[in-house]
Amino acid sequence: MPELPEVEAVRSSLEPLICGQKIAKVTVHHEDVIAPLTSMAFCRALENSIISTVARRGKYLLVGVRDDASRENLLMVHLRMTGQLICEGAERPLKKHTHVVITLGNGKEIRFTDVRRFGKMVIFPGGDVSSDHGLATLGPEPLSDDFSPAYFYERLKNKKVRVKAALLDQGIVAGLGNIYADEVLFAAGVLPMRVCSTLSKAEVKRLCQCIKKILAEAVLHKGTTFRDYVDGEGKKGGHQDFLQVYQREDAPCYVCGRSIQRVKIAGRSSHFCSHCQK
DNA sequence: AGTGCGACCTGATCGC
DNA sequence: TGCGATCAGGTCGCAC
Repeated sequence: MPELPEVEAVRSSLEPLICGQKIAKVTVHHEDVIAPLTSMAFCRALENSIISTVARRGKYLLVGVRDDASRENLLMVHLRMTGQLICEGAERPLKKHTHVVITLGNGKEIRFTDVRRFGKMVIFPGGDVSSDHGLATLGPEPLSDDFSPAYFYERLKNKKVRVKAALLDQGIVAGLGNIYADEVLFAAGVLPMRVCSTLSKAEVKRLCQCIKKILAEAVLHKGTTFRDYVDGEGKKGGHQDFLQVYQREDAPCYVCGRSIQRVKIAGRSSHFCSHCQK
């Protein structure tokens, strides 16, 4: 499931392949993923533009596109759970569930594929993302200095939700999903069901440091491929070999040997070691 | 206001 | 073997 490291791997792999390319043609096979625009409006907004930048905010991929009037617009792509954005030769067969194809000036194609159609592509004219609630209220980038122990403690100290839910809250910190939230809690030695307001300053500082450490490692490994995830060249990630708790229910904890447990918190399965996490 | 939870969607897997 | 139920999870929208 694409979280920050996976989206960063897509971004960094796509950037050299598509930056500077002209968008020659856009084909929409399924209008769901470009809502609320119609296919015609979506294609018209992108065709003849030049791809100028490939950036990322949290789990959002932000492709800068300059139209023929030199206006800088933004194409946002959110992969949600099963989305893939791959640049490949037009001669390669189209995968099942390919919903949008962007043909570039060099003949290659950017293909948006998503089995479950949760993913979205949205155009923001002039790059103004304020109309998108999720993007407009996104918390700080976890790998930047804006995300500090002091900031994190301020956001958590009065919260009554369980810490697992807070880690998944994109308005507090951007980019964590279910896999890395569980891994961060294990690394920090904090149980996922702890209520945020009961966390000490030291625990919040550890959580902050572990978020940075785990995400940075996963970025280096080019993400975690559990099932569907691939980068912009169709390659799998390597971080799945380093997971400590996610999807390891009943398997022995690598630190203490006791069984990893699983419970539902905030509607999501949470994996933890009841001995190593307090 | 803050919090919790179902809906969205389809494929894989499980149990009978 | 086959069929239905359940689960996976990021974000939105609604209910309390």
